[in-house]
Amino acid sequence: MSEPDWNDIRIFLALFRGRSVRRAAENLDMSHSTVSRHLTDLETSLGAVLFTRSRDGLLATDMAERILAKAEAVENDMIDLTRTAVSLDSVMSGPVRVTCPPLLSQIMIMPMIAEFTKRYPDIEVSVHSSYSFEDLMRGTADIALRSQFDPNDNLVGRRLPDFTDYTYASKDYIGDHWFEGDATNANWLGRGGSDAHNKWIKQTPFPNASVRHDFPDMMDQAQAAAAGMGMTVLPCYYGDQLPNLVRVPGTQPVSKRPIWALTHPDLRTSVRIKTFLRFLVTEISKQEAQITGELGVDT
Amino acid sequence: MSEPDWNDIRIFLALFRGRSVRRAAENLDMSHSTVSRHLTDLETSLGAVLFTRSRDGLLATDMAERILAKAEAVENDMIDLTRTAVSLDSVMSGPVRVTCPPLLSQIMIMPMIAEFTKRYPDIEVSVHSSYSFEDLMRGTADIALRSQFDPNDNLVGRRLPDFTDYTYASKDYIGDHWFEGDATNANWLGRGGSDAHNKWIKQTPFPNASVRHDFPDMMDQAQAAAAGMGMTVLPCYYGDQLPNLVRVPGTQPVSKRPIWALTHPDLRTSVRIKTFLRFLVTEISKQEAQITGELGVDT
DNA sequence: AAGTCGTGGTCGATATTTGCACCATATCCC
DNA sequence: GGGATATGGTGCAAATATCGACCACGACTT
Repeated sequence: MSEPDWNDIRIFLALFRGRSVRRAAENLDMSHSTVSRHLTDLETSLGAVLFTRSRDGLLATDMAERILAKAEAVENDMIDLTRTAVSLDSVMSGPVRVTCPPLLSQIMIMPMIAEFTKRYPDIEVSVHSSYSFEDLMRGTADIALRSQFDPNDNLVGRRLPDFTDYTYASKDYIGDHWFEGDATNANWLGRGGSDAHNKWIKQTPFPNASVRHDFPDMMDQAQAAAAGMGMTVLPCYYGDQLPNLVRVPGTQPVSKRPIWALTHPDLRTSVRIKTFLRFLVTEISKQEAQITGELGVDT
Repeated sequence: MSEPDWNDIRIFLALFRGRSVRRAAENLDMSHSTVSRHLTDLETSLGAVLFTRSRDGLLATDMAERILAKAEAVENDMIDLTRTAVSLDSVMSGPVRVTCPPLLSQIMIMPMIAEFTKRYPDIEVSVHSSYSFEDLMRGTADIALRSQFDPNDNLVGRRLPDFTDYTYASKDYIGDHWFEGDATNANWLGRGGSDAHNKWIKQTPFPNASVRHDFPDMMDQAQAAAAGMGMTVLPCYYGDQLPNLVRVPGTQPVSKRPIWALTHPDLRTSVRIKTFLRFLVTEISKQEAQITGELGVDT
């Protein structure tokens, strides 16, 4: 009696074409049990039996035959609808200017932008590495990825998964400097520059280890660590994917940094900006496990 | 880009017509939050912005306007489909013969059959009160409702919610015979007939209470109890709905009896039988709370 | 006759979705 | 200015749907 679930029409079509619950389930990429349950749902809501279950698969009833044409009409209209949507959205054109911290842009954001421009070829995306909010406030950028968010700044934003940092070193380095689970004579790689006194080491698992070398750029530092020159702290979505680096055994996350995708309130209504922002958030959320470091090391 | 959820088209239409998330939600009988979430889902899966959220409700974008026609086409096809299903299924005709215990048929099953025949006017339903399986085995009945099920009998069936029995008496009777939560001088109503020695009383909360009168028919007994002549045990789906009866305070369920809807394996493929069986199971499941006595007394 | 493969159906642990109670905001009205 | 009443959005507990491992049955093969 209740209205039929429109999704069940897809299932009906798959059942009709597959002539078996299991084949239909495979085509629909579901388990055969949920397909079976949806079939009974549809049958009860229509008040009619669509298939008689027999020894080798399903046999369509008269009712199923008659409904088929209507179901295919629904399907065609849906195909039509999605096609107009995806074809028309390429009308969207114009610039989208993103600003984000350097490492983030190189490692994570660029592939996403590549995907985005493939889908919306007439949108011109530009990326500018920076840590400040000025771009956004001054109107030289539309979207900013930042790890600080002060609501007073009159910006709107969505919070993304927290970026987690771990301690990394090369496998060989750990083999040479670890003895029964303890570090012996291990060293950090210096970050130089503004943090010349290396205060950050105080918050690590090895606050008394010595500091050697000086690599302000984080990617340089990662390469140095991979080459066995010492320990370093990296976002795990980056460190985990580098082949020669491993998390230093027995250590916990060094820090968790919140990340926001921010934009100016005036731009919230822009279809172009909104589309990009939504795309970005979806893509980043897909990699939540990598970002928060939930999973162990996988190669 | 994942395929759009077909149900989201209904939501899109409701949104377009309601011009606000909350109004659409009301028409769809959902909460505004899930409508909002589904809108975002649809927009991301289409890769397009359908509405700009503004101060007073939603404003349809160009894209929404263009998609509207297609969405309405889908809707019309769906309406068409359900209409053919509902009109064609009245082609189903022939007899369905049900057998079930007397009380069940009168109190619970008859209204359902009335509903069923309204929906399928050409199906002739006949009900025969009986406790035995013979009808089913001999082929004089198609469907049996029974509280015993021996798989050896070569029958197929579905289990329904357990029927729960409670102890009932009239409000006045309890007022007269109860003192600080204890029964004083209360009596059972005799069932007579085969159970002349009233062994069933042993399993009740008042095994030593006296027995008066003699009413073999359960509906007579219920009426006698409602008139204040004593206590009796009734299925709670029946006792709870009688205006003058209440569950005797402080008592637990006296018994729980499983119920099966059974049919002969040969009949399983019959569209007519299957439709009826499915209808019955759905309707009875709706009243699960009343049958198992989960809820307190409501009038 | 026994084993294997395919069919649909069933049940319980797990994921996902939903609804609810909030929040921030904007408009209108007094 | 200060409610009062709209709007859409969000975090969390509860309801719901999903999966996957089973079962029973029938049709083949061995």
